[in-house]
Order: sequence, then C-alpha cells, then structure tokens
Amino acid sequence: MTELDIAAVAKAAGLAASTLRFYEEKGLITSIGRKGLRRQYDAAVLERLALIALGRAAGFSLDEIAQMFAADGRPRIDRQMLSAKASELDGTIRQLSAMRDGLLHAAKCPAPSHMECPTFRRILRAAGAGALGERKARSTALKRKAS
Amino acid sequence: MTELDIAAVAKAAGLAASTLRFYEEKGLITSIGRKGLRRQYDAAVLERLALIALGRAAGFSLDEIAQMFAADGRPRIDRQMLSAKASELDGTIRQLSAMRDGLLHAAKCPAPSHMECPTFRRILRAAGAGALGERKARSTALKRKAS
DNA sequence: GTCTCACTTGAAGTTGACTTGAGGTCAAGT
DNA sequence: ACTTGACCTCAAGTCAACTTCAAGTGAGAC
Repeated sequence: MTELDIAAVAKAAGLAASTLRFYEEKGLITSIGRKGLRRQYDAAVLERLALIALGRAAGFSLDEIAQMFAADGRPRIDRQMLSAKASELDGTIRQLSAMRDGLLHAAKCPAPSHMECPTFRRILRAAGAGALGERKARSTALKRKAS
Repeated sequence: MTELDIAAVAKAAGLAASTLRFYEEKGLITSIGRKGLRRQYDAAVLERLALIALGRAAGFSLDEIAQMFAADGRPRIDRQMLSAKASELDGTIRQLSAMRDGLLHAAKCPAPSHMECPTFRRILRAAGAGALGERKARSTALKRKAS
C-alpha cells in the first residue's frame, strides 16, 4: 500500500493541495491516515481524482459527482445519467458549432460593418431569441500559481 | 424615435429589469433619458442587447463585450478576435465531442463496472492528465422568476 | 387628492469551486 | 536543540453575473 502525502498527490493529479483538502472536506476523497498532522493518501486516490476530473469535464457539479460514489466506496455510476449527460453535451456541441460557424463567417464577411451582413444579423436574431442555450465557459486555464 | 421603458425592454429582450440596470451600470447599454425617475430606452437598445446575447453565447465575458463597443457608440468588432474565439470554440467542441462519445460508451458498456472497461479507463486517463480542457457549463435555463 | 404600484437607488446576498490568510504544529535536517 | 518549511485548521475572500432587499419616488388611475 503506497502512501502518498498531499504534495505528492497534488503534483501527480495536477491540483493544488488546497483543492485536495477542499475535496476531502466535501467528501469526494478520503485520506487513509495521518503522519503527525499530515494527511496520507492511498495511491488509489489518484484514480478517484481522475474520475472527478472526468465528471467535471463532462459538466457534472462536485455535488453530483459526490453522489455518484457517496454511499460506500465504489463508484456506482448510473448509465442513464451518463447518456442524459451525453445528449445534453450533444446539444451544447450543436449550439457551439453554430456559434463557431457564425463567428467564422463574421470574421471573413466582406460587409463593411457586421450589422450590414445578413448572416450576422441572422445569428444576432437567433441569439436574441434565446435560441442559443445559456453557457458559461470559464477559461481558467493556466491559472496555476506562478511561484 | 420609439421610447421604451425598462419593463418593455425587459420583456422584449427576455431579461430581468435588474439585468438591464446592471448592464447600464456596466456601460453595456445606455438609456436615452428619464421620465421622472424612470429610464427610457431607444428601440435600438434591443439590437445592442441581441449583440450582447450573441457575445455571451460565444463565450465572451461582459467585460470583453463592453470593450467591443466601448469607445464610441458603434460596435467595432475585431475580426481577428472573432476568428480567435471561433477556433477557441472549435477546441472546446472537440473536447466535448470526445467527452460525449466517452459518456455514451460508458453508458452502454457491457463491463460490470465502469472501472473494468478499457475505454472508460482511457477516458479517465485523459481526464486525469488534464487533456480535457477546463469547462464550466452552468445550466441556468428556465430560472426565470415564477410570478 | 390620494392611492397604488412599477419604478428608483445602493448595498448586500447568491452560487460554485476554490484560494488566501492568519496563526499554529511538527518531522526532519543541521 | 533549534530552525526551517511544509503541512495543519478555520474563516474569510474571490470571481462573474446577476438577484434581492429595504427604503423611497412619482406617474397615472380613480
């Protein structure tokens, strides 16, 4: 049984130690014991963290993820939930694709002002009509602490 | 010059009045005057709001959107920025597609536990490796006040 | 005239996922 | 023995995009 301290886990998982403590507090992960004050983790936690990352990437909230393997230890992932999420994702993908096409068109549209381009105005109407689903993509990328 | 009061604009744009005030405070829209205390908007504000909705749908933040037509009145939308956002979107789309495929597979995978399915484990590794970009899709849908 | 009710303001609250800070502990290296 | 520095806890702060609240104002209906 390989024990890892929080720094090792953080490094291996690419997460901040504070995030691991936060996850533990939320019940998403568990430490296997302490060495002095310091948490020790079983190597299996890495798989669990990967699962969490997967869930997050798929659009599940931490609370939803927590429920997936809340009961005992083993994850009990509902296949229905998975396909539901999959088709939700599918919808998002379609919307984003439309958006991308619109942006691309607008970018190379010859009309002097975007407001004079019929395609742009069409997209505009679509957006205004709320046809495009609500979405918030936070680009948190590369926000690691610059030590 | 058709003047609309805040309620009319809110209704037409499908936004809460508080949102309009918030946008105005942020400089995203401007009221053309007041009738007593009450803001009056030019009908053109609706086009502007559509533009804002479009920007939001494309993944721009309100601050980014504000900068697009901050200077004068007319929007001066940079075509380079548009294609940049488009390819950014493209990346997101690809990630989400992979995610969706993975979820679908997992949903109908015959392995007794997901952890025993090689495909699932592959996705897991990808997620753990951070290959899947960070993303947060808040499903705020249908959150309109239930009056 | 007075009532009502949608509007006004500014401040504070909300949500999710964390991060940061202050003040404390302790295992290991010198 | 002592210092160091990574860890600890708990509370509070952050960010974005709003919403909610309390207290007040004024236009239009009666």
